Amino acid sequence: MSVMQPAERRRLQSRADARRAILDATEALLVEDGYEAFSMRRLADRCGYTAPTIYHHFGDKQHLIDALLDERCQGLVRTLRRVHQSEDLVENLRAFSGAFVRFGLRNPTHYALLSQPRDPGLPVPPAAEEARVLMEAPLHGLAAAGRLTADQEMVGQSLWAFLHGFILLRTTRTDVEWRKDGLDVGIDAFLTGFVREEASR
Amino acid sequence: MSVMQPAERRRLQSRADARRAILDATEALLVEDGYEAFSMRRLADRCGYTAPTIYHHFGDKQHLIDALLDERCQGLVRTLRRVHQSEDLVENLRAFSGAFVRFGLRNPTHYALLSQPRDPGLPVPPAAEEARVLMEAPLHGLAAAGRLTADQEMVGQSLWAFLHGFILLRTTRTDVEWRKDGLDVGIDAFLTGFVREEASR
DNA sequence: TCCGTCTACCTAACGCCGTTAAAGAAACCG
DNA sequence: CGGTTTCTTTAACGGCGTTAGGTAGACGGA
Repeated sequence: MSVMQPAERRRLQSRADARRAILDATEALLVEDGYEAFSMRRLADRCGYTAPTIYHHFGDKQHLIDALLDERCQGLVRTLRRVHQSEDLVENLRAFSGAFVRFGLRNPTHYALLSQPRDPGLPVPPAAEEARVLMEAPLHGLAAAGRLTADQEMVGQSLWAFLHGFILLRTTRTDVEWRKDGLDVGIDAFLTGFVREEASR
Repeated sequence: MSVMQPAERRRLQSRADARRAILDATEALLVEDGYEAFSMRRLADRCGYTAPTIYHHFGDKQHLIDALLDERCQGLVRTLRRVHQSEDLVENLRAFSGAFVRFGLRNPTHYALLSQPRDPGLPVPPAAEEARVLMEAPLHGLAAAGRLTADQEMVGQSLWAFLHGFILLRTTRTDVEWRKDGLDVGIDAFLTGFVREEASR
């Protein structure tokens, strides 16, 4: 592997700067006005480049959005890693669920975009998949300890469905008065149904 | 209230026929190619009218889609009414959940459209709201019998979140291998957490 | 029967969208 | 210096949701 020349480095830096500026403007537009109001032309106006330049750097709208979502999910992954992993696996599961839901509620536009059906060709943003894998760790521990009343995959899919619906309903149905302690109560009921105190066999 | 004249009736009939033809074509296009590929112009080609005529009858795209969704939800309402209402409230809840989820899985495009954030001005299609109210009946019965471990609203919101996430995940994340008995197992766990056998006080 | 009114429907167009073709400008490399 | 590659632009294509404006025909009262 050869040493990078100063010129090459400068070129890569300027490319990185352009991508950074475009991504930042994308983020700002999405947070301010939501995805519905987002367009490549408005983004071009906002970030100072013209639309074809954005295409030069990101390919198309989908890849641009995916790049942004991947970055955001890296934030979630960092949060999940930071969440205290106690010896109490149940407490662990609760903490992860809380972090995940908080991510969704604080980034409703991003979460909605992540939830939309994807072209089967394109893979889910890597960091999103990484977050999903991380979330499974406490379940794996509980399964290994024989404390689940169903197999790990089953419990994981059920928990995922609950958390997913929880986030989407609260972010899309703003006409409903949602209970503030809904997550804790729901998770408790969920744990009552799927986790027992001690190993059975 | 005056008697309707034949001419007036004929006029209303022809208006109803036009609406019917447009709605049928909308339904067909949505089922065949999904909402992404749907457009007023393609609909115009399909149903034989031009686009402005569709606007004449339905106002705009949103109202057209809403009219279709309302019709579909009336089907769900009929199904829910038909579901056997036994004396076993838990069995009842299970049956309703099953019917609701089946509706979502069989009409993924419609369900996704129902789930999208709405302009705060427009109301949810009436039949959708009616279905939601119907779904709460078994919960109300259980609450009245003192068999819920949390108040009815809380339990209802949790169950709604689970069912909603269940449907959306399975229809949008087709890359995942979902467990076939996921609904039954999830509902069982849910009931274990939220419903007790007999009244406590 | 005639005439104003109203409904249904059309053609043409506006301003937006995502995207691409083509070309100039600038930096890099030999 | 000359050739190549990268970045950026202007101009355009086809499609979108929607609206303005006009026409043909049915309706209802004189």
